[in-house]
Amino acid sequence: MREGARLPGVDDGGDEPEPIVLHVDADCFYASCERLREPALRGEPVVVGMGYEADETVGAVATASYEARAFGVESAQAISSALERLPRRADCADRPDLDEDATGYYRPVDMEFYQSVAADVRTILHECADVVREVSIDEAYLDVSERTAWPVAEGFARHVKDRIRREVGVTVSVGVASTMSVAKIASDFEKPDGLTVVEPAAVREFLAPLSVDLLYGVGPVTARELRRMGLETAADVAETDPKPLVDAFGERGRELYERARGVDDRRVEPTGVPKSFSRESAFDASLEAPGPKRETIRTLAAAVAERATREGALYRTIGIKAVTPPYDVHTRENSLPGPVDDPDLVERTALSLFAEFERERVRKVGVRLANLEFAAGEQTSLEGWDGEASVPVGEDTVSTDEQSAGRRRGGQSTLVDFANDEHD
DNA sequence: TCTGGGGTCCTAGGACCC
DNA sequence: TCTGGGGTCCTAGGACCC
Repeated sequence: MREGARLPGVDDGGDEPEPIVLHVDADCFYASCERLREPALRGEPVVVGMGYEADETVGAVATASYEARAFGVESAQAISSALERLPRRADCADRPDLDEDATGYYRPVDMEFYQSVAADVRTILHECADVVREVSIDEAYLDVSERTAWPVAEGFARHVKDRIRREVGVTVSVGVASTMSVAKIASDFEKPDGLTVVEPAAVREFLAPLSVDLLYGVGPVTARELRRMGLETAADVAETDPKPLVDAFGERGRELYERARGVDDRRVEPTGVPKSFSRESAFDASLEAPGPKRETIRTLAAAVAERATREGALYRTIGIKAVTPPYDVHTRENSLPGPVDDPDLVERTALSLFAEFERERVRKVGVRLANLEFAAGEQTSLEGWDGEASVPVGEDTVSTDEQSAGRRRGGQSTLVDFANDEHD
């Protein structure tokens, strides 16, 4: 029996060859970008912090180079903890006690620059594949079934890697498999600068020994629950009775079971239009006074509304988020009768939704726009290059939920005729 | 691990409709 | 008045991903 074979009975012309999917994942991308414009950082520990500014200790680690990870610096760590493990090179001058070899370089996130590097990488990816799905700034799936064949897929992947290294100057890790989920795991297998090919017949064997939390969609909560059920590895999940999984996790349980067996029928599809925009901001300390919080809400509301306008999006839902200690996330939202582009309304709605948290201690707030609808032809400005990942546009509006009413920029759209909800 | 800033998808209950 | 079965939308929260 062939592993990963398609279900029988799909009689559309006999044996469909297994797709060839690449998952391309840049290695510590932000740090690599910093090295690109500052070659002195090569080979040195580099930490890129968000919410971080030179000489400060606030913020969190966005990316740490492998040299920095060797000192125990990790993603999402507070910069203050990172500094304990790996002091700043820049501080060596006033601190003779520091061993220079045990220090590193800290840089603030510079998204604009990273976006420009990412655009160069994307250009190459689109030249190498028929379908590209960009998942994030540093990650993409490629369907290269029509460009190569299994026996030579490794060479093809190496070519993609080499082009990116030569033409952009960053390294990526690549996983090659017949499904997205296995390609994803494979790209992580030999990071950094890795290349792992899992041929269709080898999928089960490849997955078997992996710890369950390496499966996509398994986070701390699910992993703990799986362990409680006595399931430690992908093989354990693959060989168990799926019923208890479905009972415990619902549809996700079914999916988990299939992923663990290497079954994944999703095809690589181009990135679609965004479904929501949000902006959020944390306070240095939990804030009690309403004034500054309201001011922050106003700032975030303006920023997120500006983004929607810039990207040609109308929105029908306006929401806020308030995080109260210890870390309780509360959301409130309001849907409007029709899509709008109305920054003042965003501010008013956000403030009124936030009123209930105004006098509480709050450590973080956010404003969100959802139920987006894009006017056709205004897609081009989407973060520089997304026009490439074209989305089929049937009507003159592309919306996230297929409705086709009230498209109109610059004001409240009035009538919403919702006569129909076609589904796919 | 005490927690930054984006996102996605799923679930579950209630309102409302036929 | 009691009550079936089906559906959609809205809202809040949760898990997860990068």
